[in-house]
Amino acid sequence: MNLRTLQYLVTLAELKHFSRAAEACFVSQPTLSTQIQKLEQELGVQLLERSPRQLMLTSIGEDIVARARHIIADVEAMKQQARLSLEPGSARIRLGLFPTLAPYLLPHVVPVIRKHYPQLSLQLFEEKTDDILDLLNTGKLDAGLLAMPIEDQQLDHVELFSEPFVLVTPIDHELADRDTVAIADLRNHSLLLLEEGHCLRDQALEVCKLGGVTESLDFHATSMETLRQMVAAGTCITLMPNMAVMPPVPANRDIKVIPFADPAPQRTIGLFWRKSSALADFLRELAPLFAQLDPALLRTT
Amino acid sequence: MNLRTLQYLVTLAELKHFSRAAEACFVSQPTLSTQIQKLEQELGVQLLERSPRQLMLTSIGEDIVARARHIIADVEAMKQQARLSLEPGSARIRLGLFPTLAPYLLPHVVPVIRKHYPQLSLQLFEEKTDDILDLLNTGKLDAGLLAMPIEDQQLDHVELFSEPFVLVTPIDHELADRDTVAIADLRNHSLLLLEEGHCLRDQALEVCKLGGVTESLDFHATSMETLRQMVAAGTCITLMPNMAVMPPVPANRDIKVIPFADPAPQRTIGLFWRKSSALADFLRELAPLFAQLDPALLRTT
DNA sequence: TAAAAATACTCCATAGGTATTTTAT
DNA sequence: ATAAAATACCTATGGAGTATTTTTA
Repeated sequence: MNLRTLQYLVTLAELKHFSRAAEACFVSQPTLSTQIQKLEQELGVQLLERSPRQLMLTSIGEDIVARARHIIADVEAMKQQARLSLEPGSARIRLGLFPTLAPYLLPHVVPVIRKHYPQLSLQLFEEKTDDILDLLNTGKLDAGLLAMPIEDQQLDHVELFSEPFVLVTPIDHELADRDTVAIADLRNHSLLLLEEGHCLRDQALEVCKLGGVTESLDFHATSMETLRQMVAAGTCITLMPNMAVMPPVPANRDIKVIPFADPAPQRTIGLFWRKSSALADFLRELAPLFAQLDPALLRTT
Repeated sequence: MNLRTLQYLVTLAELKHFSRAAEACFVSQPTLSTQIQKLEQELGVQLLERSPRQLMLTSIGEDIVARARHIIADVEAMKQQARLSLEPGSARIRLGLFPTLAPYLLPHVVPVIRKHYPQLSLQLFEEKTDDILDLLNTGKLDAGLLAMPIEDQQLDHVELFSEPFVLVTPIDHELADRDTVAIADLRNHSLLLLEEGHCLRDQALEVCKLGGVTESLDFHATSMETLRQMVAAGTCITLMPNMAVMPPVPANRDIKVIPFADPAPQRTIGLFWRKSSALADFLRELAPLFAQLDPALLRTT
């Protein structure tokens, strides 16, 4: 069975004439004849009724031709899809972002990417860091925005930007009227963190290790918005990445946001992809767009 | 472009390993390698991410493989139709049934089909609904008996029959001496269900949604016979399709079967096949035989 | 007898095989 | 060091060519 032979059959069914069909297929009449015969042998059925004056399809021949047309059309569609995928910037990128980054970064970078690559299909997946790494390595994601450093031999990356942390306190907290704080100021305050598995939790713990801060053991928030509400309602403080407290995130009057004095603790975001990814070159080219952020977003005031 | 090469690609996509795929295709590894490379050249796209430890499909590769599968299935259907035109009724039908239907329905319908089409080769596959749908769409099954409704553009179907559910309780259960029950009677009773993935579980949950019944969270049965034993041994109740409690299924003295008062909850079974299947016409003709059941089997008493 | 398809045969492009090298872990 | 894929190179199947014969309105 051979696609070319199916094309011969379809042409023959249209022209009802071996010689003219052969001409239309740019082969000799004997070539087309023998291939059609072999097809009939392989299928074990007679497709044509031959007579010198008139060529006719058998009943089963009609069915087979209809199927052959369909198959040929599908093959053409397949080639077409391959061609379309070559259009520059028409790639489909499945991008993973961790939950404490996605909703705050995306409003700033998606429009930029849209503008540069209008054809690009960007599929976004909000997952925890470890899940993103799994999905990357199993090929279910093409790229991930992750907090550095990441140790993974399979992956390549570029560094994008560093985002400072800010301190978030209830409005009536004893630190609430400070213009800036230092990590050492957090000592003996009770810190509210995200539940296990969020990398922001690990990042915050990393910072706090330096300051000897104790974690509030009673509550673990499951999302940054919950965390924000819990700080507003209670007596605990927390760390947040700067973008989570900047516009377009709506301000909350029950919390106070306080920048750290230099050098502020920060997290560094990178774009990661499999070294072997077909999109590797394109991703490296795309990466700077993720860092095209208003500098104000990365500056505390 | 060559159908054999498409088959190589599909096998490679399944096994994710050149050498093993080559073996499965009965060719040498270099042969398969070079053909895949030529295919990539012809299509002008990279289909695979190659690394010595893990082989992955690119995004466009996934799409092409899906199309290749479809094309190969259509070619097979074409060959099958040719065979079928020689002697209708001698077809080989690979039929999928879900596990809570197969053992109870088959004893009734297989003899009927045997009688009408002695030449027919009926290959039966007991799989969960979702797997049957996959196998249908990848051409590994020709038809499936499934609970309706099923939303699938690729598939055609005919409705066969509706089977009432019955309540099954331990012999000493407070509901055990009732002649009939209503769904509302189940409220506040603890219901034992099959594990996730069985469509009977979803059907039962659908029924229970109406009655505000709580599921027993401690145990999930893995088969209908286990379920039967667990009800007999414990205090939980469950729903079963009527045929699972009718002869030739042996009666169990430790359980009580109680019909629902009209209108009894029920599930509707249909026969499904690919619209493009060569067997489509024959299956439509065959379908009524699956519904030639003793009316007593579909009636609760 | 004339048009059209089938047959006979020759050729060569390419799928496929074996042996070997390259690659990445 | 090892497993896996790529490469090199040779073989042979089968698609395609030309020349010719067969068939039947």
